[in-house]
Amino acid sequence: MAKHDPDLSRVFHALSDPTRRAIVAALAQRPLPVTALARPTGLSLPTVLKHLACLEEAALVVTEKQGRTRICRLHPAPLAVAEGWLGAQRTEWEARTDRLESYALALMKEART
Amino acid sequence: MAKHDPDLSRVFHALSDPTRRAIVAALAQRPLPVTALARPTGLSLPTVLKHLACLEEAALVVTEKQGRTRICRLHPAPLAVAEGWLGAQRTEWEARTDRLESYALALMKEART
DNA sequence: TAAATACTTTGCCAAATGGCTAAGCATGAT
DNA sequence: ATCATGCTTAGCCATTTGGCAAAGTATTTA
Repeated sequence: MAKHDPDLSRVFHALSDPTRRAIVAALAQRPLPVTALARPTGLSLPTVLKHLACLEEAALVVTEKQGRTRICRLHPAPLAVAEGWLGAQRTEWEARTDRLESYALALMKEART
Repeated sequence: MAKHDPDLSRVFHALSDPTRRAIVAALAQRPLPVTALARPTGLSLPTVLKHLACLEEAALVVTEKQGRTRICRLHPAPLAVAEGWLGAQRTEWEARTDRLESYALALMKEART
């Protein structure tokens, strides 16, 4: 039952923090260097770097050093994976409610005879 | 920028643990009492109850006491909210790559004249 | 009424998380 | 060569997390 899926765990964990979600949202618009990401958060640079490391471990962000600045880009594939998992659960749930509904309809039809 | 969205934080955090995802997946099939959820995890009951509390705080699960057993059901709305957030980020990212592509195409066309 | 079942509460623990400051290193500008 | 910029590393701290065992409460069931 409990298939340990380290990827999903890392992605969901990365997205569970508002600072990291803000970083993802910013990088969805355009690549940015670390300092530009840090400024609007009001957090210290080392703190933001830790958040970035967390996002990189989840493969949500890739970075590349250019001279003395590090450019960060969004890597959207894990977003799609997470989205797929969520959709699958919703689909399962909806399939069950559909089965319940048709069962209820069948009962009503039978009661009418 | 960093709109602290406690709902999303709680939902993503709840889903960041494999045990809790397994619980969600099980409840997507059908409602279950606590012990039935605990059995396949191999974890102690108090531990599973803590996971359930976490899922309830995220509004992913609702429970109802029937006699001495507590029935747990999936509440799929937060799944849809999380899915929506993920989709929005992907959409933003795709919009940007589309803009880049048409810009590149325009450059190529101009170069040809 | 007594025993089994199904949680529930309490208290404990090690490890991870999210934050900081201070000090270091590498590169671009003067 | 010097200085400012932009990251990096190292260490510290309080809180949270995920796990457990033990003991309690509330409902069946016998």
